[in-house]
Amino acid sequence: MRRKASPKRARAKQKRLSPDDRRKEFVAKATEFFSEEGFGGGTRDLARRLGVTQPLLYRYFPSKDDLIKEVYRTVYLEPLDTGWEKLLTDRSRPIRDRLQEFYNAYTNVIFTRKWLRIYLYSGLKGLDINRWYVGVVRDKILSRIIRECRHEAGLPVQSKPTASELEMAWVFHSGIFYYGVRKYIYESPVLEDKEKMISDALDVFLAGFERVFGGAVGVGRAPVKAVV
Amino acid sequence: MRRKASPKRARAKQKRLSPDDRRKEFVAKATEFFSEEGFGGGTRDLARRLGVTQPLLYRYFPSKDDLIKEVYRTVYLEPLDTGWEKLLTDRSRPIRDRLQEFYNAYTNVIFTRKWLRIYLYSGLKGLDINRWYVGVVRDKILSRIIRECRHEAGLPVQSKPTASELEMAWVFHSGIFYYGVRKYIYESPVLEDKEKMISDALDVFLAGFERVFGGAVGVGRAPVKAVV
DNA sequence: TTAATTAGTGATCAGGCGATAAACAATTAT
DNA sequence: ATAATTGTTTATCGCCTGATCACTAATTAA
Repeated sequence: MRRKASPKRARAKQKRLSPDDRRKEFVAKATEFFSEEGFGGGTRDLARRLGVTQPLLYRYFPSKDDLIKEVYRTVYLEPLDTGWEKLLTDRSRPIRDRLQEFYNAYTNVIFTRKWLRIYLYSGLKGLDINRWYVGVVRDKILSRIIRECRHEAGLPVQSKPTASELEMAWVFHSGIFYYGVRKYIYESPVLEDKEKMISDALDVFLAGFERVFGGAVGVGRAPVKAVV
Repeated sequence: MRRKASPKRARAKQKRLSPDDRRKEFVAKATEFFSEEGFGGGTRDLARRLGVTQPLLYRYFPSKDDLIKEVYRTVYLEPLDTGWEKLLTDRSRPIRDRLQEFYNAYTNVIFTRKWLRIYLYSGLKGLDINRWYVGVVRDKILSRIIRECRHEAGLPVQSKPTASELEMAWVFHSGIFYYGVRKYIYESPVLEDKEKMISDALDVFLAGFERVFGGAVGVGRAPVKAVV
């Protein structure tokens, strides 16, 4: 103890973490690092940010690529399994409320510089996990939204949405998604009030779904409140 | 000639291009290369694809970074200056027709794997040219679309669109843009008929603009034709 | 206290990178 | 034909990269 009091080295800042926790700490900081530098970032720079030497990384991960894979896995799994499917399909509540609440929560999770950058990098790489995630969005989110819209409109709730319906849902979803890209990646000025943006996008989408597909979704609900 | 007939080397495939054309050829192929490999791609691989040796690149460009800058410049300037401003503001035609034609043309230019990838890479790098382009889209496209919508709706065409209006236009525009990302970058299945997608997106946007901002845009125009 | 195990470091390797210099080959000017 | 100029290649440099190995320091087990 008294030996450590000497200013020889500023070590022993914190007690050793359990191997598993240390590993997770590495992955977390590596995620931040790669999200900024891209996956071409060097292991030495990464190690410096972790406050350790570079070879130590190879005690925890067999290779840089394995580390990267773990980064992907944690990032992609982070925003999932949060009971959104139940939220979306809870027909005791108005569909517009459900959608507003869902997109508020969903964008709270994915609208970070870290998440969006990792997502776009993996998309550019054409990684399987990216395709998997796109499939999840389509099947777990957009398809259910369409089904709820059809139910709301009194249309037959068939098993699969049509290609046109799905495309319209994608355009809607992407419009919201890209708000995050503009704000956190392009760092371009956006409408400050995110929930207002979602609200307007919902009004447009529900009105459009009603008009194009002939239903009556959101009638008497979509607020025509004056803006500004 | 007869000398070249010997199988010594398969050179002399083509007469020498003018220095300027050769340079342009290099930039064009470098664009393809970097769009696939990312800007971390090596100069040796690039040279191999060009059919020359690596040092030759440095006779045409002072550094790899200068070459990359030229790639950006050509890619970003490629889709511009095509008389779209006139098209958008030609009030002798219905606004919906103008918007459909504009987005047909615009997406014909930017919906290539090459363009979209370079665009996203530069966005992730936070390059000035990317911010500049975002500004161009906002000022030359979205602001004018809003002005035309306001005029169509009988609303006062004030100088600047409100933040809410602009955001709504961005959400609309981004929804269309991301169709290209899903198709050409994620290589995810999309609605085959691009113009149908644009048509539906327009119906939704115009109906939404009408509803949220209280005008009468597109009334009697938006086709309520049954979809599939 | 001592032995065994785990965490972390310093030195180093082979390979790839961007970039340069000198030599060679082809074209153009005289 | 000869000289000057431009286009292209071969060889190489210094640097950085991911990865490995042998070693030291810290923790845990006996």
